[in-house]
Amino acid sequence: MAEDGRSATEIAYKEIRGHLLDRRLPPGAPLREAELASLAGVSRTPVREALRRLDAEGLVELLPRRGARVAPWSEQELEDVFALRLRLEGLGARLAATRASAGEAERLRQLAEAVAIASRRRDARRFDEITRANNAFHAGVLAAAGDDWLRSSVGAVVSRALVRHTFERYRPVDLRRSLAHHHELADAIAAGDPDWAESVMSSHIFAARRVLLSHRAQADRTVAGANE
Amino acid sequence: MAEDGRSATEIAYKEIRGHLLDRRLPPGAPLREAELASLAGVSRTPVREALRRLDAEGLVELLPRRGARVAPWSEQELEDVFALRLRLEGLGARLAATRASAGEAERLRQLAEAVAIASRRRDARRFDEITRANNAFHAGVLAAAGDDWLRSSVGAVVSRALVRHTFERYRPVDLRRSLAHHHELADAIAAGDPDWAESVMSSHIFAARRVLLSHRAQADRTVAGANE
DNA sequence: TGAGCCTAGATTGCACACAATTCGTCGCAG
DNA sequence: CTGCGACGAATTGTGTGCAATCTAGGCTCA
Repeated sequence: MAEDGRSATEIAYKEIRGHLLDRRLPPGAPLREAELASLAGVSRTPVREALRRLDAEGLVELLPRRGARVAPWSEQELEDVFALRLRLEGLGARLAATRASAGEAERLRQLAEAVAIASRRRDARRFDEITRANNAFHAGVLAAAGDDWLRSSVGAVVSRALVRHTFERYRPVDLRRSLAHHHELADAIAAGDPDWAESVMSSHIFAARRVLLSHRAQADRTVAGANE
Repeated sequence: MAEDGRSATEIAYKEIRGHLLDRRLPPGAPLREAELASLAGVSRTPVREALRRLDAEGLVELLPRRGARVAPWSEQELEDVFALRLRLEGLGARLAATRASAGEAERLRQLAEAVAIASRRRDARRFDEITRANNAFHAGVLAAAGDDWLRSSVGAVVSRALVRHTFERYRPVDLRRSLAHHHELADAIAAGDPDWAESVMSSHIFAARRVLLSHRAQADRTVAGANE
């Protein structure tokens, strides 16, 4: 757990972020520097720098002189995140349709297909692979948009949303719809139609919002419920 | 230059940020930790933490093992920032119109008036005061929107845009239009009309974009030219 | 019995020292 | 004269120690 090519700060960042994203460190949990340091196998200094970065990304809350804790979530915030993604990724899709080269459009088609392929897996890594492919597709759209600022803004928002966004609870119909959106989006961008592209992306995010919010509501209703 | 109530990290952050915003540290300039440390009167440790934060905000670029430099700007990036602000602040205005209480709406009217008052100054601090009042107004709109995520996203984008956004080159007609937008926006929010509010905010940002981009173009055209 | 103070342990904030890496420069060979 | 390589100064990366501060628990006093 010691020697990597990566820097200690990056090791700490990745390690802590991983624990945040899969909820091994649940929202609201206190984060002590010494613990995280031994967890990542580095000293407190890189841990502190990683925490600063995670704070800037909104994944943790930094209270002066009182340490850090995993950023908590509210229903309202979750709604707000989707409203933000709607605007930002909508803009991204629009720009991509305007600026994408033929090669980039083709690449988006491949990335969309990659998500579909991942979704046909049936093994343990299925949802990890779907998530990875899905992220790659969305990153591809933003790359085609050619706006670094937009990309970093979306990255900041989505990295927070990622804590919630798991495909495990998608019903088959939801997943099929999501895949169809990807293909349609790739077509819209290839066609160079910004209105179409933005519209599809909006639908895509509205649909995701519905799935994740209803899942959350369901989970809240069945706190001590069945194992599902 | 030593004893403050503030923490060393905050001193370093504010100090460096100040130098960035008023261009004492110009875009592209290299930032050496030791220099910044003696500049702020603290050690390298808090300087490093401040640089991480400024990197996350996009004001500086952090190159691994090669130090930091003031984030450079391109014409394209400037365009992109306005496209982003259009979406984000447009959303903020919409939410504010939906969620703002009567008291908040009234407060926005006061903030709009404060900008107008600042613009009537004729002393040396005129533009500083306009900037401060203008920021307060926009912050007020976002506060009324009640979306912390949106606020932090806008904060990230605008803090970068601030490097460019000076009121000094606004013509009288531009400034009057800007003030009118503020009042109209306050009215739209007070009326609880989200479409109106977003529309006004969009106009406001389009207008600002035109002023700052044309100013830039003009400045480029008259590099060795007349005194304006 | 309860409220408030006070002490002790734990934790963060900061400075400093050293290790690792990079960049510039000088020398040498072709 | 030019290109390549190696050395050295400068700069960043990381670990560690100490001081400041916060939290928790018990103790005192009303």
